[in-house]
Amino acid sequence: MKPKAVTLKDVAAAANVSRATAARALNGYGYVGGDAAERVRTVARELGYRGNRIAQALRQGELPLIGFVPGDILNPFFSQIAHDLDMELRGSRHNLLIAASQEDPEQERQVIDSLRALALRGLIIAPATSDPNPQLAAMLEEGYPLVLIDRVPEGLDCDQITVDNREGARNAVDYLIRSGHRRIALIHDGSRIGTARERLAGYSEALESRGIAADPALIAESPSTVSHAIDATIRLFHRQDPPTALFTVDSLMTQGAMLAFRSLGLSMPHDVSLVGFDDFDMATFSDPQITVVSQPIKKIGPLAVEMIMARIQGSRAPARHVQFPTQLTVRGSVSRPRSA
Amino acid sequence: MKPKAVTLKDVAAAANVSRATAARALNGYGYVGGDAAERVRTVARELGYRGNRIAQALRQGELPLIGFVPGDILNPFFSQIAHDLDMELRGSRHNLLIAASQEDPEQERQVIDSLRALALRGLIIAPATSDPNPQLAAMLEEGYPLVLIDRVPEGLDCDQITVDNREGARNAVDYLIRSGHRRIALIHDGSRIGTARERLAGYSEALESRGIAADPALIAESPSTVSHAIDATIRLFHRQDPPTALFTVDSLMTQGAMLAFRSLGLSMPHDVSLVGFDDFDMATFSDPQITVVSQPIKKIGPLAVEMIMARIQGSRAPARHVQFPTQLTVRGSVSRPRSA
DNA sequence: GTGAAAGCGCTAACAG
DNA sequence: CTGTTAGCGCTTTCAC
Repeated sequence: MKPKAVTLKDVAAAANVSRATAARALNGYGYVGGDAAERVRTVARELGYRGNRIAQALRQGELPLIGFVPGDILNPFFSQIAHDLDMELRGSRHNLLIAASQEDPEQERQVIDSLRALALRGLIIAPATSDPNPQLAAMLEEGYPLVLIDRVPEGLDCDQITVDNREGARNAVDYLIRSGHRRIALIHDGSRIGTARERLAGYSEALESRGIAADPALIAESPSTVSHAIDATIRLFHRQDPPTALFTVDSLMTQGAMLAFRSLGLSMPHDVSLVGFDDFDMATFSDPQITVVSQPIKKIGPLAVEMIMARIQGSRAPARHVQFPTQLTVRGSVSRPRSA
Repeated sequence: MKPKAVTLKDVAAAANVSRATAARALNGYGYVGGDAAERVRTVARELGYRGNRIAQALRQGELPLIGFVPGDILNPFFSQIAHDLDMELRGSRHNLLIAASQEDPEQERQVIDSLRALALRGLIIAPATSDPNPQLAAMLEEGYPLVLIDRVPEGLDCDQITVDNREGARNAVDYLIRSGHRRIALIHDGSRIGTARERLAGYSEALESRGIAADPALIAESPSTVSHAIDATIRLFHRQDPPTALFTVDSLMTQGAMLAFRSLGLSMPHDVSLVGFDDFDMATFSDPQITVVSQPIKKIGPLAVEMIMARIQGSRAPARHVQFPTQLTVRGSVSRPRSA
């Protein structure tokens, strides 16, 4: 039923050479008679020989695989990166193994463990938290090829690619302030994820630098899903003295806010202004289109591959910390507050 | 620098037993003295022993990996499935390898080849075309665990999960006809992808069964991207006698149509009606919300895992062909034609 | 140039 | 219950 795969031995036998010679011919190294080489290659093709990477890996130590641990592949931010990694890696004849952490530190730990057992060549991770991470620290210590994206655990000097979350948030909020807003609400998803924390910091800085006192009642915390964000937005705007503008720290929350405004009968930008962190397709489909802080997301994947390949090839260079700037993409969801 | 990993041999030595005993203790099979077992486990933990799956795989033939070959991981349809596969597989202690075909048959061929070399346990594929596929046929012949989703090459009796594209399209178009439309346009992405072909067939059937002559000038072909769909829509509606309604065969095209209508100054559902195949987040964010043909997408991943696991466990049962029905999700993008 | 031989780390008979 | 042994398929010295 299952005709066992053709092995190097079969090819060698059929070509009347030793396994060693066959291997040399097929992989093109060492000395091989052009004559024998030719014969081996022909036979291999005829037999449909397809090297066994497992055996090669056992011999050489590693499989041509790179692992990717995103927070959640459903998040368009991560699926874009997964796509880019897949494409980019193909050029280096590697394959991509994806295992999401679901933004859960414990799951992340297990996932990384199970990936390590597979003897991958390296791992690209978006850590679920910015808490110190002994597991990653240990891997780094061992010289395991590791690249961190989007978020970084405290005190880990590792190759990493992030964006300037704090500045992005500061610009966004400052833009709202310059548009005349004073009561600016924020929805973030707790301080668990480092990026959210930085974006919150940027929000506070902007307010402070303009001499506006931050009102804790205008800061809501909510899990990063559309429906939770809807609830949070509604709570925020059901107050006596509702905010005139809202800043959301990720695209799922921005979408939640959009829906909440609709159900509240609040129209943008007339009744309320909105700026979201992270661009998303829908932002240009709505009316008005949404002003967002955009990140150069397409640069992340290719750069991550470049970094991990350098490590795999044995680079011992100091860790590279690349931080991309963000850009405020002004569209139509902000205007001067009605009452102002 | 790179402290070579602890092997079973190290553990066995430290615990004063043979490798066989150590293996038995660690993997919990065969007879092991509770005493020795205990010792081995302790030592293993202390040494930080972490089995080498590559070696196990070489021995047993396969890695605990399942490959997934989607058309394009950026497509939300596929990222949802990838997510579900990842989750589901975790329960069976397997990992997911993702390599997109980019909807390109040649790339698909190469990708499958490279995945096969990795001795995966099975492959879940969304074939790029519905043309007969000798490569997949050969794998099936060999008894290679294979599950096809979304699309199926002709003449391949393989485990598969599809949706009833033809009926979904027929219902959608019939709904437009019942709403009074006669000039109903269609945008599809060529007949390369089987699903598009079936949806086109459903469109024609609906028209025919209502005695409406299909007008070839109302059928546009366009690559499946938002921007191409915009162009196609504009071309379709720039005619003398423009259609009153449009049916799009996938969500990217639906989005393109929405944008095109906006730039043409056509407002839904007043000036034009729209129904798209495949639901998408944005469909409920726009104003009006878009009426779509929805597929039970969340059922696909779990079922695919169930199927592939059955094959991996050696099931020789006849191929299962599961076809899910679609459902017309009526929202606000359809009304009676203005002129009617 | 080419072959023989020695493993990579692990598992699975098979003896004891 | 436990140790010995024989490889899985491949690469890589090391002789010839």
